[in-house]
Amino acid sequence: MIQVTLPDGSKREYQDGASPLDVAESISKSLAKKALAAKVDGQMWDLVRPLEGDASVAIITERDAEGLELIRHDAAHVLAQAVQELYPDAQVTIGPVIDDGFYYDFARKEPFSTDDFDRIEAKMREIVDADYPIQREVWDKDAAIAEFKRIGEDYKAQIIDDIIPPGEAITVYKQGNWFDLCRGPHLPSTGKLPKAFKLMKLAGAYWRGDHRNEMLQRMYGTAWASEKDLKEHLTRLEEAEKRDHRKLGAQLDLFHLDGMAAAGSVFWHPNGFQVWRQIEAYMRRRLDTSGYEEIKTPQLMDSVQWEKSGHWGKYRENMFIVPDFIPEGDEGVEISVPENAKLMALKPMNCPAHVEVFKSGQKSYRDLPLRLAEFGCCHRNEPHGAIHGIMRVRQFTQDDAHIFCREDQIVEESIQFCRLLESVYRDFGFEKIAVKLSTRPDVRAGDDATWDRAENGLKAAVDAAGLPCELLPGEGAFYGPKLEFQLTDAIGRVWQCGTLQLDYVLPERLGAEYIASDGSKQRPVMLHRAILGSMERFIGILIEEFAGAFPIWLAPVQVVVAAISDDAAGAYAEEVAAELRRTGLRVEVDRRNETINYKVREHSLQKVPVIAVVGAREAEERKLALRRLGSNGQQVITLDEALVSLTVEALPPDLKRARGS
RNA sequence: GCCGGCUUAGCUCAGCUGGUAGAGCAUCUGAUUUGUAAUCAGAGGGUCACGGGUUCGAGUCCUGUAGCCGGCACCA
Repeated sequence: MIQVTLPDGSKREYQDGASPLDVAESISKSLAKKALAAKVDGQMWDLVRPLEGDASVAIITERDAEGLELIRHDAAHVLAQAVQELYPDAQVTIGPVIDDGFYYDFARKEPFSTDDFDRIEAKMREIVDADYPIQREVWDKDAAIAEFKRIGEDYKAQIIDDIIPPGEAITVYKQGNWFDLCRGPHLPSTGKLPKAFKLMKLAGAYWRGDHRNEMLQRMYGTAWASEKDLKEHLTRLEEAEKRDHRKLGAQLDLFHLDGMAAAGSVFWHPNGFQVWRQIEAYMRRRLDTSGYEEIKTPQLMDSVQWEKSGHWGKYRENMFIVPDFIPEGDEGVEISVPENAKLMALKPMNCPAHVEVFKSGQKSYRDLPLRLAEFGCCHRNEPHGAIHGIMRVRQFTQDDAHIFCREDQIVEESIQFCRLLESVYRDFGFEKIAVKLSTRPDVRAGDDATWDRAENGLKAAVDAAGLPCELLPGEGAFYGPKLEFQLTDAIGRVWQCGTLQLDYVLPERLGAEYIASDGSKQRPVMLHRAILGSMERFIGILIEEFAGAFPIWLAPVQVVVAAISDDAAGAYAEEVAAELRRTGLRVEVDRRNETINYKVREHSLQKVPVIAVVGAREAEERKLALRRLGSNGQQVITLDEALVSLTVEALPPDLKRARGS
């Protein structure tokens, strides 16, 4: 007999060899029917796999997070089986569970097409209907390799060979006459898989994630416990697509991109640049009140400078190189660069230039910490496949700053930075911030004591700002640990925005030093830091976050004064707009010969926060009928009242705080 | 950079098995002067991404290039 402890703490006895399914059946028929797998002493366990002694057992159903994971994992297996039945020349590789679904990587000469999806999904349903029992088997490693090789599954054989330690057994799961290497667990049979799955997209992916390896074909799918969940997920995707910053950028006339004219660079239109200006002005105020000094450094610097900084060697392939010469000849004559022409490069980052500013003149310990900030326009020749809307571009402007300080000032500076960053993100409406702390890599500069201090300092800083933090061991740069602050776009892609990096190396390379209190020359430590990351990326994320409906302080146009008819209220509309503009509001007038319905609709679609409708009545009484975006009520107030309330309402968050309101 | 897909009017798209381009919105013009999410009518607008080829004939077929999209790799 074995004793089983249930999640509620109660204990029951079973025959030796009893499985979690027996346990479920003894509790209730419906639980046995809903059961997908079990957790045995905290470990995932197949439903029909016999228990190996006394244990605590929890039955997993589709309601549990683990249940959904099982469903997705099984969906991946069923997909693989379906594909191999339809396309015997396809080899299987791996098929893990991911957010919202799963994927499976296949090796096959012939490319798959999304047109194949219907067929494959139909086959998957057939496999579910067939209700094959899914059976766990334990195989000897060498025998498994031989068997997978025999059936032509070279990738599987390689996985087993590489991943499983010699002598260790592996588990194989069989469903029908198909089987796969798998740690498990799985559902008891394919019939338990809800048919709420759908193949989503095809993509290329390198074997084992290494670009030197061959490319496999990855099929992405989504799978859910019910049709309803699936449908909701698809609806969410559709909604997210509408928030795509590229789509909204065009609709709201914020910017455009032209891959022919300037691949990976943004043409900002008046509306989009107005948002930019507001953000930049806000950041300037925050920096000015946080002890930073703003500078402006050259766009082009001589290659010698980049050699000194070390970028010329390793980073060169990402830099735009500009030969320093005057081309000869007329139009039509091919330009040839003289062999002796000096080379310059557009800056891919601002740090070397900031060190130059630090180095000009003598610096004393009294000058530290010196915080040099720049809205620095950088160019990086990114791999073409990496460019994405305005999130990943080749020309971008960082809200960059470098803090030069003594080592004993690192912690305090880091704490101040994290607090500032947290407050800035909050002002933009971001509450959830993902923070990653990347610690010392295997190959690194500096001694362990220094790394200890640096890493602990960063951790203390994150804690002081009250931010949760995830560790990425070994992911730091060779010159120091770093903090990365990440925000998520509309469809769940994560983008790095803020960063804080400790650097002992660059000041050394470029020979930065200050005079210490004892008169000796000392090396400053350098903190690379950005809050928004890049203006482009941050605005892209803001667009998606707000679905284009910016808060009023950021909105390109804050108020539209719409006249019901030009004859009755056109002149008054102009007067109102002039008054509002005098207070600093960004106002447009709509006197067009259109119905008020049309105007309200159009400005609503343009996400203007406030529409001030004026007709004969308002003109007569010197009032405004205000309509807020997202509500269809009206607020009729006097022009004088509106001047006060709108001005306050449109204040940026930092200025609102400063007013103490 | 790699794999796959896509590229037709300013935008969103249609164009069957090859027979010399079409809709809606937008724009312009005219009428209408309007009370909170589309007033009516008319007009203009395209080297069908670019280059080569097959064909009597190519938006449609083949091929090269570029860009974009989805992933992968990259993001020191």
